[in-house]
Amino acid sequence: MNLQVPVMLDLPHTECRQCSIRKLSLFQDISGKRSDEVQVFRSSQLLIPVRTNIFKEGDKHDFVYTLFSGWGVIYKTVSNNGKRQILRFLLPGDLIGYQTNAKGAVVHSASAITESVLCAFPREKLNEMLKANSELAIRLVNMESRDMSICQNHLMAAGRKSAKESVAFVLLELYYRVQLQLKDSYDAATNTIEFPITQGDLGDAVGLTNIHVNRVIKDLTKDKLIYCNKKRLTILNVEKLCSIAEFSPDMISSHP
Amino acid sequence: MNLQVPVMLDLPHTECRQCSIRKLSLFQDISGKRSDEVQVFRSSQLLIPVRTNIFKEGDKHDFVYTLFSGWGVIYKTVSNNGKRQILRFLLPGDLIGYQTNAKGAVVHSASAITESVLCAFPREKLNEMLKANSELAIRLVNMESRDMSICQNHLMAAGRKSAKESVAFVLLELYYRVQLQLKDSYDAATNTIEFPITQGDLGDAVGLTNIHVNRVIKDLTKDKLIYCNKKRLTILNVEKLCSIAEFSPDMISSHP
DNA sequence: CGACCTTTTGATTGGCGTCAAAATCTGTGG
DNA sequence: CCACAGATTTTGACGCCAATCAAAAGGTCG
Repeated sequence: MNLQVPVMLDLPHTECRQCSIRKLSLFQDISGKRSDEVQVFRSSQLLIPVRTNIFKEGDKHDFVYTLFSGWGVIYKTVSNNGKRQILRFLLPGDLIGYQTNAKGAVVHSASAITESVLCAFPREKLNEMLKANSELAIRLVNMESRDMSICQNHLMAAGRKSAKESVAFVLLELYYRVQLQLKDSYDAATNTIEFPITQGDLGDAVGLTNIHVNRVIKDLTKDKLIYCNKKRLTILNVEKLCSIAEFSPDMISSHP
Repeated sequence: MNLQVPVMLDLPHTECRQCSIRKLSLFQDISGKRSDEVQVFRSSQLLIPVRTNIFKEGDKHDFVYTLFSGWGVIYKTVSNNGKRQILRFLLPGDLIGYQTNAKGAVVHSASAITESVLCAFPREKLNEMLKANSELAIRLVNMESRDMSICQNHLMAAGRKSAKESVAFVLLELYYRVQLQLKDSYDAATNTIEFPITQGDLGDAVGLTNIHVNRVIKDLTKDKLIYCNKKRLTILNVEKLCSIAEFSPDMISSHP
């Protein structure tokens, strides 16, 4: 539960570049800018071990991060009862820690699910860049807009959907997001993705206990809709699962 | 449930101007721009009657709106069971209908709770302005950031808080937002706001039935924490209610 | 191999939903 | 100003989905 001090990495420069040209990244293909320019602003890469915190709600950070590799979550904790609410799963390309309150403190915690690599940017530099480059600012608006959709869909699930519908929804959301943001983990031939998420994580995302998530997953498996094993998830019947979850793939694509 | 065709208003120009200089509005105090310039982009004002839809999920709209006066909501409906999830309450100054999916369709419905006046802007013009004026784009990022916080807090309530905690939270959120965005409806002497929200609305915001919301409100009233009557809400014990809800006023102020 | 985490299963409980109906409020038209 | 219809609030009885409690079984990693 204590803040993990990230370890500096010494990645080769080629890998750094991949970071800034990744599909959904903030800095991808900014017109009139070589990605070399972006390099100037990136201070460092950080390696975050499995299941350790990146920052905690209330911290003040001079840096924002993009997730280069790995899975993560942002979440909040109810201090009354210690329960955790996952706000969003993080996949490569996602921006982390930009959102702050009026006092400049981050409004939620973040942690790595798998071992992850972050790219760190000074917050101040990013704000300068946004001011100087409206295209970048618009990109940020669009990324936030997509993240807002994800959050709204989780709210919909937690508030008004049954356990089965909610779990099916999150599974599909991650299934399609992996296709967009982590292609290497997706096997189109078998409809399978790598899936390092525990059932407890899934419950924390839609407001259920790990135990009840387990029962739901058992049911979905029995109905031959999914198959889940060894940190891999297979969707056996995409169409039917989408129907149960009221999910559609264009729920997670960002607007133009 | 059918789309209401809004009625054109012929507000005097002075009132139009109020719209663009309102506290949290997108167009407030853009440096180097007179609000006169903003006027050029606003096409019209619309009057929306009580409890009628502004647009529905899936619609394609060439306009975005700011709420000039009145209360509204954005929401989604579960088609399985007809249940409604309110995503956010709308107060004067709020931007409506900017968020769309990859196909350009709005991702949620919007409706007026009280009679409301909207200012309409052509979406295309707004996008041009954003590109030309990074300050405006940054303002939009910050507004989205605040809206994201609100959504995350509702998710937290629906997913991991008890009915009492959730209801207390929404009441406080609205109490403080009215202070920021609708000062005329706030009476500091008595800690009272005008409150045109039904108990059903409150339930739809945090995932409860109107009946259970009623029981909770009865309890909170019995404990002398609130008093609710005639479309007015009084917070009798702000501190204790904040403690129950785990609410803090800076949860709803936007970041700098 | 052993400690710990995650998954799985069963029994029991309880918070909130559902159903039903009365009471109250609100707006509308005569 | 009153009457009436519809919406909202209130109350009570009952039921169920998911939480809680408990514990075994299986996986993972040092």
